[in-house]
Amino acid sequence: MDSPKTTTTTTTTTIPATATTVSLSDSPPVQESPFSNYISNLSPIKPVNTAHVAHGLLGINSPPLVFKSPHTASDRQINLLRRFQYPQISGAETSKINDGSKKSVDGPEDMGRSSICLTSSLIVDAQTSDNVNNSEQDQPGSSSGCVDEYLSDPVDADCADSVNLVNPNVKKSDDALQSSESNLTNYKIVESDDINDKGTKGEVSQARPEQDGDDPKEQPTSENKMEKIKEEGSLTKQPSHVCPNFGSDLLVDHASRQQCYTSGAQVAHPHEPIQLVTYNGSEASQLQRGMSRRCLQFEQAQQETTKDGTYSPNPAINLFGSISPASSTELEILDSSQVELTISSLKEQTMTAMFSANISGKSPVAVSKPSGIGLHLNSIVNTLPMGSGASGPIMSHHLVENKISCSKLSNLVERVSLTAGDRVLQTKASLATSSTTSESFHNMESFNNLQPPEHQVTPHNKRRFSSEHAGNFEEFSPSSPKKKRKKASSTDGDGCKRCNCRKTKCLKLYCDCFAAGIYCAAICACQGCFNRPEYEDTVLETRQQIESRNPLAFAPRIVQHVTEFQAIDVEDVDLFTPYSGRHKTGCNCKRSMCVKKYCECYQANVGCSNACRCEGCRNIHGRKEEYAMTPEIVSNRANEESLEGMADEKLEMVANNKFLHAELYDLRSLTPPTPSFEYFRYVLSSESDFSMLPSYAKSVSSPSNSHGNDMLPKTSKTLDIVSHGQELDYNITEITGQFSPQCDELADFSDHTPLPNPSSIMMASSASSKTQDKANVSQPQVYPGSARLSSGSSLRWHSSPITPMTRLGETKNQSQDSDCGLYDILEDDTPEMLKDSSAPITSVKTSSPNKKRVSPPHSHIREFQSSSSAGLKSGRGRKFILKSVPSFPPLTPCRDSKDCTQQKY
DNA sequence: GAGTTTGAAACT
DNA sequence: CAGTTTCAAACTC
Repeated sequence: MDSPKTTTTTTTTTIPATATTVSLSDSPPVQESPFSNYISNLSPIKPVNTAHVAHGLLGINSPPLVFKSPHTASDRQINLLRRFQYPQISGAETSKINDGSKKSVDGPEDMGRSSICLTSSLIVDAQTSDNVNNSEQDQPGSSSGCVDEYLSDPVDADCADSVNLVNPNVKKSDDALQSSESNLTNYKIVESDDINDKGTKGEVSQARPEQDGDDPKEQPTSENKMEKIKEEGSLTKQPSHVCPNFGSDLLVDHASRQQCYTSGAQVAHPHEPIQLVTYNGSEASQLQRGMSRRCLQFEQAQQETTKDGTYSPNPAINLFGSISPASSTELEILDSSQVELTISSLKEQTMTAMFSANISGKSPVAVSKPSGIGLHLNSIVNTLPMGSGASGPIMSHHLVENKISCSKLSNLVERVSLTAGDRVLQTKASLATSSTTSESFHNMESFNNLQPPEHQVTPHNKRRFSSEHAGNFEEFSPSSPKKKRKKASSTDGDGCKRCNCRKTKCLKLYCDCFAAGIYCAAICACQGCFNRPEYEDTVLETRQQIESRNPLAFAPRIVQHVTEFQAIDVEDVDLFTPYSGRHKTGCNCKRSMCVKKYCECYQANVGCSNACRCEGCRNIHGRKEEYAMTPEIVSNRANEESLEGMADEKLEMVANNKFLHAELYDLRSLTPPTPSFEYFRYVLSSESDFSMLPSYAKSVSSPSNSHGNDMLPKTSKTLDIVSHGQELDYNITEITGQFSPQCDELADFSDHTPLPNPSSIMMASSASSKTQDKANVSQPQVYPGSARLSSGSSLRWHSSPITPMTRLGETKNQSQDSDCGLYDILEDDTPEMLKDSSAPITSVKTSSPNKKRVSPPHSHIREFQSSSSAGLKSGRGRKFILKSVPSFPPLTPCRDSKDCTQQKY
């Protein structure tokens, strides 16, 4: 990381060429893959983010990804930066950038040449006005630091608003561009804000040292970076804008990166907009900060996407990629935004206006949330089932601590809390918003509206899982989070995870932050913390070790049940109700009666399941005994509802494998950063997935099937997808038309990674990046026999990108239609699957057991399908839901996906 | 705020 | 794989 930082800092100019080349090299393969081609054909969207997809996939596994991502991210970031510069700036401009990254002022002038330049110039002016900050801004130049910052960024982001601001800027960049142009004063204000943020960052950075105590390096490094940046920083005013926050070391790094990105964006437009955004939404920035940790994973994905960024025409996209590291939220946003950016950059001004307003308002927050989702896959997972993703909330919490108002935070949290589905929605929303049109924004709003209930529904009190949300809302000021064990311990009121590790150096699963795949933040009161971007290598190594011992160590612990899906049908908050989720491994409570937070199940707001070995279980969310009953109940419901055979099958499956149900969410939760990607993929692939689901249903129908277990993983994916789809549907419905492009982008993402390596996706979902890799390799092995699973996953991926968008657009209104479409797709796709498992069941009428769930999923599915192919109907969608129930399969899923893809193709 | 309890994670 | 120890959070006072 260090080396990368130096390189980046020293040579923003030099890097570009290599970076561009790298990114190109990365992206091409993905795009070339049959999947990508297929997707590209399906959707106009360019396969910009193949890399993202991969990351996202990896990220799905999540936490691990975050850590892992950083490295890649750094490289990617560099690339992104380069791209950013290049793409944004014409060749001449790029030369200037290279030459005068130092000439930040000149650079801006050049930028001014382009229409965007106006905004950039404005920004520059603001920067100049903020000369004091310029030194800091120059640091941005420290974009070099960005590489290191990928990992650090998250942390920094948490601490520093600047980073978040930058990210938000990126997200909103499109909108911001115009707005920025219109609002020079705003820029100045923003800068002032940034300065403030810097100060805060500085504080944060200080706080870190305190926490780290043992980690003097961090500060020094950051400081060194800062100094370097400053030295070099004179070169780049553009960055300076972005970098004003650099004052704080870590934060600075992130900020610098972000700023750099932004600066690059300025060249293009994105920067300005971004800045504007950040400025407009200090809150958003804060939120982003919170997200930053998670962002690591997302960053990677984003970076990848940026690299892939075939569509990256917009510098903003590149920026995102570069920025992504800074903050998970940003990353999330970026993911969505990237796609959006590409489009939006084109649309930019009109969009910017929309965004500025929207962002300032609700959308920004919502956007930020999505990003948050990605990083803390684990937490998210937990939360997801619950109805709220811990990760998301956590991130939001951090943000809250930083500055965000409670209301805003609540909004963020809500979005986050939405869980995987929410994530999807958020991502969708973000995408939609980023997509450029006001419509997207509206969608976001709709999300927000929708989400709040969900949030309410999902109380998140789990340490890791999420619980923090509620508390987060309450406590925005994390003022002394570190010191306070209890508060800081699991999660701050903000929802961000905090730890007080003393002996483990935050490199063991004892550390909630580490377990969640996020870096410790300033908020943490840990001692001798190595779970920081500075120690990315160490973190990654440790993670790998842990994963080697337990591949699912970083996978979400809580998996949703079918019930969740049912709830989804209703679209009620119930979807997120904890009851639907289950702890993968269960608890071993002996004295807590599962009524205290000692119990992971209780903490996650999920009922105990057969997996639990608890004694005297009194879990209010569901007792072990009850859990066993649930299948029957479900089956009864299914009979009553007479949904399709799917429900019954699901029920059977459930009865057979209770775990499976819970595990479904794992994929979602896998990792916050990646999740968004995964979600996208899922969404996009939803159609295929649905098709897969039927197959699952079939297989499930014969739950006893030897593949039952295998199926589970796939099903879980499907379930996740469904949930995602639902969320997306909400957000996207309106946007669909616009989304289509977004969808394409999403598809691109998925294509990038998934298509070429569907397994990668699975891997990501599985949990750890390593696991992912393993899964990729092993997937065939794992599910060699079960073509269904693989096919299912592949299908998902294939269709997902495109369909999701459509779903979003159609979702609510057309939910039925979309469902139909899904069914169609499923049917189309399923044939093989059905053949494999049990064609008869194909008509999984989702609902049987849990009509509500079933229906919602259908709706989602419908949306997805509708988008791509008119939804066919709930029947299959329902099936999907049922199928999805199963478990994690994160590792396997990828394999499945590949297989599926192959089969399809 | 200090100390105790608790159960997961880590270790043997 | 089981038992023990370690750890940090949750909880109590």
